[in-house]
Amino acid sequence: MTPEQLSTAIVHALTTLVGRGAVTLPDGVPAQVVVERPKVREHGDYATNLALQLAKRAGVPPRDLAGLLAEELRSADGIAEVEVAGPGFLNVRVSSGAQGAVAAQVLALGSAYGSSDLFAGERIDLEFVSANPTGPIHIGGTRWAAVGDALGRIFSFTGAEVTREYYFNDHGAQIDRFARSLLASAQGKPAPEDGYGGQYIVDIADAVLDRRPDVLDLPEEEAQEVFRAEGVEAMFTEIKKTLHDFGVDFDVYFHENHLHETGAVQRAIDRLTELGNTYEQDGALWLRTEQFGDDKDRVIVRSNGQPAYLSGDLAYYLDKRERGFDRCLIMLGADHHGYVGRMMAMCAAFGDVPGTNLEILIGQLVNLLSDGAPLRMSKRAGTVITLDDLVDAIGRDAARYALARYTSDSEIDIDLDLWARATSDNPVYYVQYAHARVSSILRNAADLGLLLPVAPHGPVDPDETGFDPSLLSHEKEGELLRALAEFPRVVTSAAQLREPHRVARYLEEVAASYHRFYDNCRVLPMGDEEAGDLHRARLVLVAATRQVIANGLDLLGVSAPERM
RNA sequence: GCCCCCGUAGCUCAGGGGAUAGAGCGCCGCCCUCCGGAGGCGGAAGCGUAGGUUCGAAUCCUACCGGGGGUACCA
Repeated sequence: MTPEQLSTAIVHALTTLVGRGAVTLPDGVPAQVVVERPKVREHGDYATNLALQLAKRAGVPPRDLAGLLAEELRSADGIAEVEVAGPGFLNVRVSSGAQGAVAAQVLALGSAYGSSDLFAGERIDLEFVSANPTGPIHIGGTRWAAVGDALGRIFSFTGAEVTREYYFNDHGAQIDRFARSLLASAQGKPAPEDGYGGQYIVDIADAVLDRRPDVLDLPEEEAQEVFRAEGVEAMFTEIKKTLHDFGVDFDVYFHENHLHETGAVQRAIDRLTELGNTYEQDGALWLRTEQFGDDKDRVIVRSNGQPAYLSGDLAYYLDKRERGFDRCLIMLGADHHGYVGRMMAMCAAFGDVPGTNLEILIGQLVNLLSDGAPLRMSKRAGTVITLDDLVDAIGRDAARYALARYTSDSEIDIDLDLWARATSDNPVYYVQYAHARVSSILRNAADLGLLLPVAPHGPVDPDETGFDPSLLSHEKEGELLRALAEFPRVVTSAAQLREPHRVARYLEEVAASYHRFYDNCRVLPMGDEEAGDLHRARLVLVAATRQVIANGLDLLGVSAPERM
């Protein structure tokens, strides 16, 4: 019995009571009841506060209502025990047969276990990383590469149609600075005061010189243009490769330049003007963002006739909406949070609903520690830690896991020494080790000729398979089963809250629960012992655990090794 | 000044109103005659402060205190 099934049973019990007239609910019976796993063992396998919540509306004291529900629920299938506790909690114990059946359900669903149709029919656009093509992907972009991709996987798993987009800012002043930096490097001069430094600048400049040996003979302006075009192209290629190696592939790489060249920017501005949301002042064109909640109005066309940066975002947003995305999510670093107000106002100015059609997630900064001390970074000096550096230091799995394991709302410290270690202090190893350990048992079982009593894929008929779920009655088996049963809820809450870290934390809990089970319950026959039903039942539980860990790691884009 | 994020165990962090606040590391003490000890068991140790809402607050609201970030006709 899963929490969802228990929830359904409780709703059913309540419905029966209402139907009998034993309880009167003016607002009707709730469709969903929250079932939680109590922290204290004595409070049962599952508990619900339903009676506490409905008491006032029903005009019945909470404990009386709980009593009625308990009586009704006791006769439901798979319920072993129901008791009223405290102010009106309902503590439920599930029969071991019903609980053990969860393992078979997991295997029946296989890699689909945990998936849902929560977001079925929704087209969601995820924009993340979008690092400027003036340098490699830095650590902030890397955080979103890991978290954004995981979020994309989670949305897909919950039924959404996901498009990953990378917005490529190949237009404007920063690109000029980039080009000047390349030119300076090629001329053997130091990086300009407002420019970019670092080995990658030298490498790209050299590469451009290889392709265009004549470039330094050109007039300064033409040379800079060559460095701009070639340099951006080279940077773009490198960024794509880096991301691909990281396991992140975007469906759309959107070029800002495209918006300017096709007149999309002008169309967006015209649209806002038609809606009466722009005005001219001091020779510039302003967007009335203040009336949509921003701190003040914003310039979208400067007095020199050049479009302001925001105008590209207007056009880009409009473009996404015209491509049919009802939900556009943008993930930004904390240094851009000041941008949220105007973006939301812009969304509203188009007549859309901020927070629904446009959602902006802000990821706080990441600090990297080595030998217990923070790494100092400087863009100009080129001592920036890049995505590639991080992967070199701790590996791809550790990098993705380390970044996806924490809520994006808070600043985090990543201790490179810790995450590079192949020991249990390292959470990703802890989880992967559990998977390897599980896989090992399954291999040994196969060597013993012990086949799983259930089909690895497809529906399971307990009568035919010989799997007796009621044999999984050990306390540690129950804990593990209940942990496995949580997975679908963890996935849906991760999707709804846009918080992939919940999946990682959950996997750590499953791994811990598995280790405790393993320590207490012998799975395979010992010595010459003959395999019995209990061995087979436990093997099903082990296989189910493997499946859940594999499914969860996949959502994070982290590998699930069978050996390590 | 204003805006956003964060203050939970010595450290790094979980805890989307619920009954005795968790995990890892570190510290103290234990557990390998067979499935991977990269594991498990026990112990000491904590919600920044003050109010408020609620039957019930680490969680929601307000103020304050600390830390980080942001506040351009730059991109």
